[in-house]
Amino acid sequence: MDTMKSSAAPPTMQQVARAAGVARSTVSRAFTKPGMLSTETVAQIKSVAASLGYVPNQVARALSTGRHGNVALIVPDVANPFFPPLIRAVEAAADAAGMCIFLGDSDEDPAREARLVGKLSAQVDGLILASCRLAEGAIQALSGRLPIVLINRDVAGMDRVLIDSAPGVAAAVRHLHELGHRCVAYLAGPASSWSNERRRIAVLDTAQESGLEVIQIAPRRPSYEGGMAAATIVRSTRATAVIAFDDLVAQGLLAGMARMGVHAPAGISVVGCDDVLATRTYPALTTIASRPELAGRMAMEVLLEQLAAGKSSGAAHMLNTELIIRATTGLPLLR
Amino acid sequence: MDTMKSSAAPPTMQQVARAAGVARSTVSRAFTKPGMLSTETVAQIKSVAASLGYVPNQVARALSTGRHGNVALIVPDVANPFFPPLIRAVEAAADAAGMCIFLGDSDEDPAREARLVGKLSAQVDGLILASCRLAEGAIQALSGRLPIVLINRDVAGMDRVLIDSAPGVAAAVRHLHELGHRCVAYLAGPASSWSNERRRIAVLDTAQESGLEVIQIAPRRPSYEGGMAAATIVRSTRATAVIAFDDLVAQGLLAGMARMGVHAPAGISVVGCDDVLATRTYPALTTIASRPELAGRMAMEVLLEQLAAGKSSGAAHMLNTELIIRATTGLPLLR
DNA sequence: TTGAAAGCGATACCAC
DNA sequence: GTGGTATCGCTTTCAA
Repeated sequence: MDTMKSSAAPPTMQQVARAAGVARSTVSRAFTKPGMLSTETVAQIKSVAASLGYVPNQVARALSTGRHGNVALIVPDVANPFFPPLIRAVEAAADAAGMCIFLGDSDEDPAREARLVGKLSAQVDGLILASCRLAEGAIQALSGRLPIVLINRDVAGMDRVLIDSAPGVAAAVRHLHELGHRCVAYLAGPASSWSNERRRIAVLDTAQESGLEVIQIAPRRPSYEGGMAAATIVRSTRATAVIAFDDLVAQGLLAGMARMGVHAPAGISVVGCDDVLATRTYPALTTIASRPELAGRMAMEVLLEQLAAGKSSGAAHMLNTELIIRATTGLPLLR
Repeated sequence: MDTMKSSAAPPTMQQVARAAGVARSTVSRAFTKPGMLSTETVAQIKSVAASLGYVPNQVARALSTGRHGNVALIVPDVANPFFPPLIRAVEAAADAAGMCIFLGDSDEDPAREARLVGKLSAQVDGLILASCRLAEGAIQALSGRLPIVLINRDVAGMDRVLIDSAPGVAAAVRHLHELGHRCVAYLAGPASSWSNERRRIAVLDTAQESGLEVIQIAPRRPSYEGGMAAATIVRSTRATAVIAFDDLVAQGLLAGMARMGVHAPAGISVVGCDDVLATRTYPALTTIASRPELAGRMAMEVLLEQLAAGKSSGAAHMLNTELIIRATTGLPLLR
């Protein structure tokens, strides 16, 4: 078996120029400012280029222009079901704009996130930080060097898209209250998470309005396992309903409760967050829908605008949420 | 609010050289081959560099060396639960090796995949193509230009990591046979998928050994919805058990059957593939475990070896699968 | 409308 | 050990 790379180095602009009988600069223009050339020249060059399989070398271009045509997206956990749709949307939007994306997984670790940013920032035109765990000072320092868009992190003066859980959470609390619940638990997410704080406050505020008691519980990790492990704690409280930080935690809780013979909605009411599991839990999960794909697309759009404008608008872009009632919420069990 | 980027263009090697009173080449060596320089010179240059905040420009370096420190990972669908763990593993392994990853989503479209490869190939040292949908000729042409590792695509002579479903599928078929099933359906995946073909053949072969009848069904798409829609078809056959292309299809089938009042395992036995849903279906899904994270890690390792060796080993790296019996398989319902 | 030539910021080969 | 210089592939004045 021949394992040599067939000599064929990618064709360079020079070769296209020679084959087309024009100067390198002309080839360059054919790709970057076709308007400056005669229609025929452009057509001819493009066809020659295509037949040679020529693709402009982004790296060389970057060296000369300072623009890389890349953006980096950093998330805390690729495998958390909230992120794949978001990643997909960012990728699609970037691709549509002719850009490529670097993906970084910080694994919820600020130090790792900082390292990633360091390595990536020299190769990109901008950064999208989803659920950024960096200290606010670090973020601001960065924003002095590079266009940045934050997702679900609220730093005044910076471009950010925020999924505002408050409306959905408020609806959920009222929904539970109307069903007759008088004590609900909030199964929290990471303390450093803006979304978690936002949700926690919304639960507290709305509950107070309705005279509902709230018990706060902090699982070890915002995961299926964390939710499952929290079941015994939930069981030991007076809460007849639970609002979980996200769908994964809710699903774990459902499983943990079921293991103890407590089934939703009869034995306990459960509300998730994000709606990334659709009807795929059993029973189908009542949840607060977040539209991560929308957040991803918007973040990329905002970044492109920032790139075009040459400066940050510093605006917060709010995305709404809504309660989706499925089968895990019902009348409270009196105990 | 001040939105200006702080003017400071990053310092260049030239400036460091001037400030340190040495030549540019010396500065370069201080960073890349310190052994060639006197200890003092290196120390002095490094300190000057540090005080100026100098960081070597990766892009310029890449242009001149041809090594970028990046690899690209292309998948057909980021949101398919099989891929996030794989992506995560590739990212982690790349990071450990000091490399960054580009992520491309081909959206199952060969043309899009080709475009991505074109844009990316000039910025990376190598490519990992997961479930590649490109024509074999195109892949081979690429491998002449760039180190490549394939995942779940079998092209002779190329480095590839293959999750071999055959053992797991065989175990599943025997499991069903032992339970007393005599007719099973295979709910197929995309015809162009190597994994699907491999699974289909394994079902057929093992079934024949046991004298089991097989009915083949091709859903519209390998998705939850596709599985759900296939329920009515499954119901219309004599099959008392189903092996689905993947867990997502199996989960959809479970839901579709349940909607018709048929519940697993009493009314129908269902086996999934990949084990990416763990116990999160209801009932917990019997499935053939694939370890996508292992495939991702190994692909990156193989790529790094290929990079180090300067040539492809051309080897196929097989990953095993095993049957995990949970709650969706049981005795056949006689009808 | 097109061509020639000077960089962009590093590396690496060849001298000294 | 260190200094000069060609080179990587492309963009971008400046002339023609």
